[in-house]
Amino acid sequence: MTSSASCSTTATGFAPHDHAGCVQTGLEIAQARCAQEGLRLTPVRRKVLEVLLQEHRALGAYAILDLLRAAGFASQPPVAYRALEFLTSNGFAHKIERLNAFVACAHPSQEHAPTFMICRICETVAEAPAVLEKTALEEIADTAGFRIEKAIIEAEGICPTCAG
Amino acid sequence: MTSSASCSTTATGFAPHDHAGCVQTGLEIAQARCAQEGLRLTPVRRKVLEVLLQEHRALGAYAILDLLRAAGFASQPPVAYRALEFLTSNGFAHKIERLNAFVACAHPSQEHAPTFMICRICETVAEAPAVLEKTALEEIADTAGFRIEKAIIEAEGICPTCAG
DNA sequence: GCCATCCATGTGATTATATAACATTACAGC
DNA sequence: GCTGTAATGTTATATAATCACATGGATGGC
Repeated sequence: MTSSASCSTTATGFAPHDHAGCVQTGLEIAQARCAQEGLRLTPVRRKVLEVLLQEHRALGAYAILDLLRAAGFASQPPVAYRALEFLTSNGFAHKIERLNAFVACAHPSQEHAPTFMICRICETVAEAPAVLEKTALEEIADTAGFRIEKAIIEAEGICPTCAG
Repeated sequence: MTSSASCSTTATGFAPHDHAGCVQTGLEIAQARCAQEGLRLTPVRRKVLEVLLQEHRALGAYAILDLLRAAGFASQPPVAYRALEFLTSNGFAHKIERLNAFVACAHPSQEHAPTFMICRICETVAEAPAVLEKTALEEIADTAGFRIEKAIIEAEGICPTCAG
């Protein structure tokens, strides 16, 4: 639940890492990209990204809303959904369809079709670093004459921590 | 909207096909497999599968509920959700997480991690016949020490009909 | 500076999706 | 027929997401 507890995992895998650092750098990368592309990382948007980086797992919109409220922001659903819309459409966060929840993007700098691994025990979500399937998937699509614009790949199972 | 309109596409691709036949055979396959495995294809479950085969696209639970009501069945949400739970957990139907909707399975006889192609214009959903990505996906999972139990692959884009 | 415009936010209400909880009924095995 | 289990009926509620409309705040032209 707390950020320190979730520090035992990383969004790019299930290994320990320096969490305080990744929140910090995550925000910095976002800030830099927004400045560069003329996007506005407003206080609410920044705060939502911060809590996603902080918590380091998939958060529902209403959980985010609670955290916003606690931080003194407005707390009606559209507030969270708008910020999430901004973050997801610009690649700073992703929606996990399977959970109706959101995570900070682990590779905000590169264009990618993310692959997620969701532990059904601890609900930790890891974002795979590579996009290996894309070719195979596109082969199928080509055969069918289908043009892929966005692909969702979500694997559910058991993470190393819960398995051990 | 009507079943005849959706007949122009097929769940295993986007090509025309004999729709009346595929509803018929879909029901028969389900019936046979249930008899074989001791599963009970009760009237409600059968009806839900029938409307999914009939409509031949992703249907929301409440749309299914409307069709159940029209057919003289009970129409409270749990009725539909229970039938869908039965159908999905036994591989007769799939949930499209991206749409919060359900489709009849196009390959009910074989175990498979389905791959879907969703047209964002006409909302037609095609189920890819192959599972080519599984190896690549499992490679990633193995590297992370993650054990996959279920994988969701949903591609969104433009179908051949809408592109042409 | 001032206005016009656009984008973002505030807020209340509503819609859509899904499940909890508990009573009742059908059905298979003995 | 009795009994345990699975399936259904029904009410209420939880959870997720959007609509609609008012307000505020930055930016650019003049």
